[in-house]
Amino acid sequence: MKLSKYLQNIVSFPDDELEDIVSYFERETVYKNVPLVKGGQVCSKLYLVEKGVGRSYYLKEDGKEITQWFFVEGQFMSSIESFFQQNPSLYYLEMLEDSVLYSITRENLDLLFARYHNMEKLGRLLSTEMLMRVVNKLNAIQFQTARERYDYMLNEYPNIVNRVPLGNIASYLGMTQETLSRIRKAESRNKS
Amino acid sequence: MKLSKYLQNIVSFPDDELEDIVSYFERETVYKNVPLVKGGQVCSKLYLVEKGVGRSYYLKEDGKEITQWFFVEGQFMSSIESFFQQNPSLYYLEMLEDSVLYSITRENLDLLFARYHNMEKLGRLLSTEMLMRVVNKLNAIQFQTARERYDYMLNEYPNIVNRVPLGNIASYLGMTQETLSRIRKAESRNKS
DNA sequence: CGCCGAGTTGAACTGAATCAAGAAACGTGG
DNA sequence: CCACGTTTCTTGATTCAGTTCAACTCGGCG
Repeated sequence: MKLSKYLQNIVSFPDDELEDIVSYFERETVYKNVPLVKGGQVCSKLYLVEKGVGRSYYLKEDGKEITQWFFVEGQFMSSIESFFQQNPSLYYLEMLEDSVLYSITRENLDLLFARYHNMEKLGRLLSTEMLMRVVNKLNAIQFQTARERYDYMLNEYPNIVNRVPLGNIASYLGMTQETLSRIRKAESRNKS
Repeated sequence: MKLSKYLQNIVSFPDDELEDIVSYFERETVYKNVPLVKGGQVCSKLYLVEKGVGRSYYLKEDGKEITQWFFVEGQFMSSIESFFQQNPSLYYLEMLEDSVLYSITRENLDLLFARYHNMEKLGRLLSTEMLMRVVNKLNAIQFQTARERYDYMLNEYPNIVNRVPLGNIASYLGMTQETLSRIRKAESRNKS
């Protein structure tokens, strides 16, 4: 889907604004498992996923990767804290498939926020939407058992299961890979 | 602190805008343990705490109260999901002390968002700030032990410990009251 | 003085983590 | 297209942090 369509779906921009806004984005092809941002770097760009799946993760002291978020087609992707506060990122950002992204720098985004009231609104809406997603995940993690969390995930990211490694999903859900494997097994037994 | 000061600290408004904006807020006195919003109702107002502490919580099937957030002086308070999406709230909202709040309705807020670019910016910034807070809490809950979560809390809400019942804090941190009690005991032993 | 809610302590239990092996699937080069 | 090594996934046995349940302490207040 085209970038302008994605934006129009959130806020309806006059054509001239939209054209100007779109001109500040770049279209990039990014390959599987190549880090877009590494831990410790400042994340200077916001991405929109046109095609592919990405994730953000951080490295624990013991070297284990913990997935924080997945980003699928149509979602904005970034190391949120780092991008908004312009401090070093705790997270790595990478795509799990060869992908196509639109990107915009923080400076240009700020410029567009200042230039267009509509753009500021888009920023507010995106930020609110992300807020809702985080709150939902928090509720899932805080109050649900491992099994319920898996169901939450199936709902939040339908069929991502087939696109990303099990271990990534497990750490996203705050459980070990072994536990997730057992849950799945039980789940499939229930269905058949 | 005055409402206009709180707003100015976030975005600098011209005097005339600020005056108009402030006129849409009401100042209310709210008493301890009286629900502002009940589960199932739509939360129609956003509050700013001038004086007092509030919390949002939800009732589990078994009747137990789980605290979702605390709100202290200078923070905006609401049943976020309900307020932004205007659907029935999962959460109850109440103050834990007799308090003074400023409130604005969703309609008036939308009106101000549309009227002033600056106000839209304020909305975006608040939303981003809240997003950061939720992400932090999520990280604490997902990756830290009960003891570490307690430290996170002391940092996030300094000295709230003396203002709210232990059970509320425990459920906020995703642990039982007994566990929190034991952690505290160990903590105080370490210090002395 | 005795009740009541808030907090503490103890003992048994449990869901999920950890540790340790295997089995399956995957891709790369011959 | 197959053989090989690597990564991903499954399974089992053991351990542990935190829950649950139940009794007890403490301070305030009628």
